[in-house]
Amino acid sequence: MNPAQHVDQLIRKLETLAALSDEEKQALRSLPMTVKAFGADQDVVREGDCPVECCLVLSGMVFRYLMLDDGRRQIMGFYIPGDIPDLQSLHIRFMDHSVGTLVPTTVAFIPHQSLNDVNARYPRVANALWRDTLVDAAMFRLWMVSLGRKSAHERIAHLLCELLVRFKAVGLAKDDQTCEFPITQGELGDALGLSTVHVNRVLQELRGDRLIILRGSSLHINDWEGLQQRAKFNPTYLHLDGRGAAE
Amino acid sequence: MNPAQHVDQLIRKLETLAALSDEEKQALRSLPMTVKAFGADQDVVREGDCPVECCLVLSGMVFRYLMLDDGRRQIMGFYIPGDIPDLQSLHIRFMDHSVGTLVPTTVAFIPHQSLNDVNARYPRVANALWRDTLVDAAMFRLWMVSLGRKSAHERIAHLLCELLVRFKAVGLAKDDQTCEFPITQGELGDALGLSTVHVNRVLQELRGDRLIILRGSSLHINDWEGLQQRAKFNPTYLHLDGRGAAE
DNA sequence: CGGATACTTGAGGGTTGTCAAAATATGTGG
DNA sequence: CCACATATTTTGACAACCCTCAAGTATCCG
Repeated sequence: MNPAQHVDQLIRKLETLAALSDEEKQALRSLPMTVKAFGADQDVVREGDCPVECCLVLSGMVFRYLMLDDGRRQIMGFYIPGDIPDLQSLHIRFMDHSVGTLVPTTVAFIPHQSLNDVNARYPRVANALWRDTLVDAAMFRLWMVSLGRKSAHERIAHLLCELLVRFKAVGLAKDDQTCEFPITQGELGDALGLSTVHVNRVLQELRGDRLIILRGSSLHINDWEGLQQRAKFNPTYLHLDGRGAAE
Repeated sequence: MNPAQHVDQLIRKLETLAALSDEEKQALRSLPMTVKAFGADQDVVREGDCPVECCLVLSGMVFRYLMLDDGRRQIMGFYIPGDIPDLQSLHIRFMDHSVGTLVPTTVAFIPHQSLNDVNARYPRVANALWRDTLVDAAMFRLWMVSLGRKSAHERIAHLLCELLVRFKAVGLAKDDQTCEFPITQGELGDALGLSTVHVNRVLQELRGDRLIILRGSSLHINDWEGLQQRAKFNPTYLHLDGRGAAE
């Protein structure tokens, strides 16, 4: 993979958020970046860090999480190629949580300085990045609804729906009903506020009802309508319409 | 209250996020705004709206919430004077949730257009506002940890700690241990993923242990250390250090 | 092939929810 | 300022969803 292809992941992602001119794309392509490969279960950024660069996911998959003193863990989001899970570090000095890999993952580190320079010169890029962090916040809010007010069935179904939609949005789904899913049941539990055991039982029901096929690290949604109903999933919150507010 | 005082609420809030020059403050002071008074339990912005202005809370208190079809409600945050709870609408066209009042509240509406103009001319103001939305997102993440992995006791204690700290940060606490708390037990439950009945039982325990005095609409924290321990509260996530990332 | 990780299953318990009703606080009009 | 309607808080009994513990099975990977 050469540098130009690296940044194409990002551009594809940002174009789901806002239109970009050729000049703006060129500016993004000229961003300096350092590529690093991580194994599975490694931290890319750690709570308490004071990052001077952002990490763009190139391949693989990462997640945000916070560990409590007693070992309880809450996962706050999963991130796929094209995502910048620590974009907030551009304006918030300290990491208040960590980012770790689910599977072997390659990441491009982009210096804050360079991003700030591009933002200063190209306000529409800055706005697109701002918008990205706002869509992230919208996902947090919907997860809050899941965690606070939905049953285990609804939560799990919702996460499955969200991930397929996001993979499809950046063209990384295998087909219309299938995407990668390298998430263990333990990790699912930590994301959804459930125990591993209960996640297991609910997944078996979803399988038994022929809504999904989840094997190895691949998710196939058999009955989209059915799963969406169980999740009460409405993709509006992902703001994939490609348009910011009135411009 | 005259217009100059209105915007001082905002300036005081933004100064907890970043330093502002006199010129920048002047630019904020010259923002046009329309003041409107709301009664209790009214919507300021509604899910599905496509706002063309942002709402700055001047007095009173509001909250974000999402209502599910079957009447379940999740509250996603409480907002006090100086906060702009729908700042994200500047870059996200549709409201994916509503903002409602807890008590009679006055709000200043600021046109997106004017905010965008100020942002274009004063990048540091734009960055401060971006930072505000990022701190909001940090609060969402911490609430996710509460909702997903903490007990009812911890959740409730955490929210009490958070609110007092935030009131103190903008100089609106009555004293070092006391602030307004116009939140019913039902609303607390909807914020914390608990039933009204359970909220009631837990509050009684916190009172019985002499940690808090909660009466009428006033919260007094008797034993900050004790409450903080129960909540496992660490205010770092509020990013009140007043500094953005390296500048 | 062997060890580690992940998944599955069962039994029993606990935190929290639901339902229902009483007690208290709040607010409003006369 | 009282009387009444309404909203909120409080209490009790019971149920449910989900957790914990524990053990066994499958799968992955070197």
